Parts: sequence; C-alpha cells; structure tokens
Amino acid sequence: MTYSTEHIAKQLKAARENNGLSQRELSVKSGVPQSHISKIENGNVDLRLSSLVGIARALGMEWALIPRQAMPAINAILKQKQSEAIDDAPPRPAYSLEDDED
Amino acid sequence: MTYSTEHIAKQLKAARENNGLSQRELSVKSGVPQSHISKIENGNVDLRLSSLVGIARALGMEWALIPRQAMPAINAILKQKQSEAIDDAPPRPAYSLEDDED
DNA sequence: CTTCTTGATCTGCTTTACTATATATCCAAC
DNA sequence: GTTGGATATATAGTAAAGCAGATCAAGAAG
Repeated sequence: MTYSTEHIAKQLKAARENNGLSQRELSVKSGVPQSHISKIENGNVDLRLSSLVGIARALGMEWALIPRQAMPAINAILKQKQSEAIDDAPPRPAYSLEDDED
Repeated sequence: MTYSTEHIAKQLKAARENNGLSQRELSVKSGVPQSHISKIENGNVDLRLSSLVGIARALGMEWALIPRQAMPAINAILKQKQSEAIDDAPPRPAYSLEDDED
C-alpha cells in the first residue's frame, strides 16, 4: 500500500475506462472477480503478478522491467503514443444529448 | 506459475548477475530473504508487486505498463540500451585463464 | 415509483506468498 | 582432505491475496 501501488491503480482504472469496460465486463475478460478489481483500483491490494498480468492483458497492455537509465526514453514514447491516440481516435463515447433538441 | 513468470525470473537473475550481486547481497539491499530470492529466480513463486518492486529497485530497474501497440518501440529501445552497455562498459569479469601457461 | 447498471463493501473460506531460520549441495581454492 | 562462498531446499508460522457470492448505495432511465 505504499510504493507505486496507487499509481498502478490509477493506470489500470484509466485503461479500463479507455476501453469502455465496466468492472464486471473486465472481470469476465480477465478472470478476476469484480470485487477484487474494485479493491485493486482503490489501491487496497498488494496484488500478485498473475493478477496484474491477467488484467493488463485484458486491457491490451503488457508490462516490462526497464533499466532506470532507459526510463526517460520509455516515458517519451508512452507520452507520444498517448497524444497519437488522442488525435487519431477520439472515441467520444457519449454525448449525453441534453433533454431537449427543439 | 505460467505466463511470464518464468521470463521475469530470468530477467531478474540476469539483472542481478549484471550488477555483480550474490543472492545474499541482493537480499540485504532489497529486504527480501535469500531463500525467497532463490525461489523467485527459479520461477516457483507468483510474487507480489511489492516484492517485485523492491527487488527491481535494488537492481536499478523500474517497471512499466505498456500499451500493446507500443511494445515494439519499447523493445527496440531496450535492445539498443543493451548493446550500448556492451560496448561502453565491458566488465569482462573473469577470464578464467586456462590452465596451460607453461 | 421501479428497474437496471455500476462500483464499493462484506462474509466466509482456501490458497499461498512471505518470513525466519536452518540445513543441504555444489564448487572452487587452498 | 577441509574450508568458504554461493545457491537450493526444508520446516513451520503468519498474514494477506484471491475466490465466490451476496448485498448495498448512487445514478440514470423507463
């Protein structure tokens, strides 16, 4: 409950939402119970690698060990991919069209 | 005990040896008992994130969640860093000089 | 109002990572 | 032979992850 646990929690939650999945849907895809996903996303669990890998895979992600010196380069790429995603695929899931359109 | 567990095991072991550490030394640096490190390196454990992070940090590594589409780029960087390491810091730890010198 | 979906929380139970410590192998050096 | 460094294994106890299932609260929608 210390280190990067909280950070992971946020990443996983963000990724899930990007994929437009509910915790229950992710539960089915990953094989991890919804109750556990909830705990994970709230950072209340020191999860095992198998859980992490299962969930990450279901969200189209992998994980990697990175030499510290290589981190800046990696982060640059991740940031880049992020902005690419923004400008080429705006999913715009729901414009909750306000109640009147007269 | 399935997926990448074995792969991680190998990575950690390789990293430890690159750092020139024994399991005992790593144990001290990471706070994880030597017996457990042994199990981990042999892939006999589904370790928790806290253990992984502790060990990885002690070895000068971090870990990251990577979108699958970004993996090739990441791998390219990692490979590159690897060869850099090879040609600028050849530790050449031991040439077990063959027995014949007569 | 009722219904449905989503996420958080609880209970009970099983499994296993993790710890501490000790011991066993193996191998190289003296 | 013995000694010493390193890794692998053994035992026993504790804490927590993980599972299954139900439930609850909040919101949106009919």
